[in-house]
Amino acid sequence: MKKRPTINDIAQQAGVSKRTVSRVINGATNVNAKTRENIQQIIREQGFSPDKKARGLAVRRSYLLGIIYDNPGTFYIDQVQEGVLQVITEKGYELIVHPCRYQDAGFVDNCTGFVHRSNVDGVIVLPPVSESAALADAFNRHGVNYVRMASVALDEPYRMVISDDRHAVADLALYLVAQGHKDIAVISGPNAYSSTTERLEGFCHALHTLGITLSANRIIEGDNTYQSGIACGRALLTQDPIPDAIFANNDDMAIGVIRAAHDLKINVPQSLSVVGFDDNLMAARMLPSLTTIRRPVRDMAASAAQKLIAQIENLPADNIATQLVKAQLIVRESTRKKSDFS
Amino acid sequence: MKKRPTINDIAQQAGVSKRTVSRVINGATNVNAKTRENIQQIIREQGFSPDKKARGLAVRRSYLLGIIYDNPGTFYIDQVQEGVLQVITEKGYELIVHPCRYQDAGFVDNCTGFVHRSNVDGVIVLPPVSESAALADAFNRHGVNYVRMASVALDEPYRMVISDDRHAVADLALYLVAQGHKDIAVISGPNAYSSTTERLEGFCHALHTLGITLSANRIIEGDNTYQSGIACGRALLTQDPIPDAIFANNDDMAIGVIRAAHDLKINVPQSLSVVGFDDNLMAARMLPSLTTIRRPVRDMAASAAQKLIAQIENLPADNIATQLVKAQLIVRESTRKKSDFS
DNA sequence: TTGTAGGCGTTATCAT
DNA sequence: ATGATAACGCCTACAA
Repeated sequence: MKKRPTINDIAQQAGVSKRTVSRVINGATNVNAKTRENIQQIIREQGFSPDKKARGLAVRRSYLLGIIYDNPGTFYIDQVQEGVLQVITEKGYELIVHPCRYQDAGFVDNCTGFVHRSNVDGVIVLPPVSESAALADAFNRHGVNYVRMASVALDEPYRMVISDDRHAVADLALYLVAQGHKDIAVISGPNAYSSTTERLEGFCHALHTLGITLSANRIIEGDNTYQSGIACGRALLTQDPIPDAIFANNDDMAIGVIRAAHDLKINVPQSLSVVGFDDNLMAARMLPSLTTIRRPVRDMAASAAQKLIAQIENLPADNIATQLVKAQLIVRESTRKKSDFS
Repeated sequence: MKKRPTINDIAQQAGVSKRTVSRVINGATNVNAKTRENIQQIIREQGFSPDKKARGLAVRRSYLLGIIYDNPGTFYIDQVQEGVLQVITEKGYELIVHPCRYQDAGFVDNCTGFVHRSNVDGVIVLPPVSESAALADAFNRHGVNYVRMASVALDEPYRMVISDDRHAVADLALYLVAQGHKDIAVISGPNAYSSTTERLEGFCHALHTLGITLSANRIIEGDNTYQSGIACGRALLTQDPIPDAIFANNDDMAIGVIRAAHDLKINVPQSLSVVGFDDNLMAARMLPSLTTIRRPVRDMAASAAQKLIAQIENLPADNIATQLVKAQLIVRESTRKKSDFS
């Protein structure tokens, strides 16, 4: 790689000390307007930009941020990356990714290890890893800056960005009932996740206020995978009678349900409505396309990045209020409309 | 964040100079066995690991690698990250991601800018960005280390990892014909991509040797998006007669074709076989699941990482031979089998 | 408003 | 085999 100009080169060319150049770089006010102009000009000409390693060495900062996640689906991650990058690049940070298996034994050590080795200034933790209290504890002990994305307030506001799953599933309940569905089943996620609880409870509660109560055999626990969706779907669809509608805890499982229904020669949506959660890339392209709930992942990620940088730079955290963003119901082909009922 | 021990702390405790500690760290031979033992012991106790910024400053290296790509929607990227990470983390490198729009005007500058700002030691470029000669030129001019992943040899062997698309599509042609398909159409990708040429030519050539020649109206150019798949599919399926089979340049388009067929009440695979390319996450989950071609993306990414590190560290590039990995035909539900013909 | 000196943690040079 | 000492590029006291 070509050698880039250093602050010394600039200083020499400008005929000033590097301290002055440093001042210009960092926007200090106490620099003669003319000298500043001149220096900025030279900086532009030379295409100079301060070396992050060196600056980091001096300032004890790496200008590196990390995102930690376990497989929430590529679609999700890409959106997160986009949202994060947009915010951080203009502030001079770079993004390092750290996938991990948060079920594994050494997972907490793995993550703290990553943070130390890579020397990131802070990390954004995505669900479902974000729900790990153990990890948050470890980070706190080690004084690591972090922001968690989740669907419940698990931590102090300045470390959380929250999506209001509960509200969204209530909308969904309302919609299903309005379309004439009565016998509704749900495939929830792993009990350990608070997102699971939020969605399940939110959904059941909303149904309850609409006069519908789910019997125990209509609620079954999946593990958020496509395979699990098939299995749980089959379990539900071999009951007699079969339910009118199935709400799965995420799109992967919902698509599994559609597959299960197909294998059992059950028509979606004519004989069965299916709803997912996430609005992942597949949702719109599936046949039938999937009715689901979309979280503004990009925006959430962007606020997470902002909060993280605020921590790192000790900024006046005016946006310290818990970020609570609304999720949105997207109606597609996998749910039967009232007008379709016979 | 907690302050980590430095090389000075270790040196002091060991009662030696930091130069000696440095020697131990870097595995220099000329250190007394006993001193080495002792120092290593202390290093372990203290959980010391050298600071990358500082080392990088001294050695002019950041221990950061980048991956550059467009098309964040693909499932491709996640696999690439996995493959790359596995190789690089054990060598002490970290991974930075850089999505970009390679159709945009300033795209080359954007990428070189990224390389300089982030100070990565090298980058892996994914298709289709990897096919940009302009970018490769720029990288060469700037002396940037890079490795390109593509389906043709566009560059010197030590900068390329190649998947043998041509071979794979020949297998596909063979299979389709063997299953009794005669009137075959193809939706190719943008002409500008060499992957497009590889697949189109490879496919047509293979068909030709099997005694089948495609007429011009059976070949149409898409842009590799789902939407384009729908449009091209519709175009093909409103011809009279409609083709037996459609081979789309990638899975996204193939899934668009299935949608188009569905909208036109054409049954897949009974009346139409559809084949994609990539074996993305959707392929197996689609209804019907998609017959497609799978490249060993993870492995390709891993070799790319190895080659990149070899460049950076001036390693004896024994694995300098062009990496040519085979793609593989995956038969699923979207193609009609011979036994199904009436 | 500007400059000098020293330090951040590591490796490289050259002695010893 | 080991150790001073000087880089590496930048920043922050402290002076002038």
